Amino acid sequence: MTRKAKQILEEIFERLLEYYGPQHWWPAETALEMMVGAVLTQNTAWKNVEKALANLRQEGLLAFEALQSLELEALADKIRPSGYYNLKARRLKALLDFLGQESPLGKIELFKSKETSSLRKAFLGVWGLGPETVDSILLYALDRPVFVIDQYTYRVFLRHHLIAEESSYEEMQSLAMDHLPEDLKKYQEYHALLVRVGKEYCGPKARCESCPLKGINW
DNA sequence: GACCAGGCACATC
DNA sequence: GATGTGCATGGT
Repeated sequence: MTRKAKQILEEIFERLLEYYGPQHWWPAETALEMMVGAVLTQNTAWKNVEKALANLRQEGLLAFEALQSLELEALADKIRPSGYYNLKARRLKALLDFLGQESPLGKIELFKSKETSSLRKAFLGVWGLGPETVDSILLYALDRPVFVIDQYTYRVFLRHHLIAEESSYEEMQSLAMDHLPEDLKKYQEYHALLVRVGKEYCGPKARCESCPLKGINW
């Protein structure tokens, strides 16, 4: 199985990259902006997140100190388009508090010296940040080779019999990371591609017949 | 108007 | 440990 899993994972990646090309995902200006986006996109379409981010950017609020000093209610109001705005405002505040206590003024560069596994644990300790949000932050904001699992990844992996229906987050992540070389750029691209193909072909209205992954371990 | 979207914490059994 | 529920807007 392990040998086969490796081949399937590689073939999925190759086909997606050839079909779609590089995704240039999350072209955020700063690491902080990516972290904010990671929280705002929880169970939410990215289009709505963009509106919320635009609201913040427009007023120069995509900066640590600006966000930190913003009232909870004001923050909630700005991010309203992304949904769950009261909840997410509190989660953002929890994230900012964490960043602030880890390094003065939330200087994210200071995280660069930390080991990935301990950094992951630390972020997971923040209220409102679960495995997917944390791994997205690690992969896209902090440049750590961590494989992100989301609903689309789950569906695609399940469709191609790489996992069981009841698989846990950690199991799916291990499957990917145990069989793929540790490669930051590849992990970033792979996740983006999975989201793309998941949206277009593996969602509620699946279009398996014309899917670029058709035939792989069907 | 129903259904969905790049989750997570918490209550209850 | 498994299962259910609240959180909320905007697009299809």
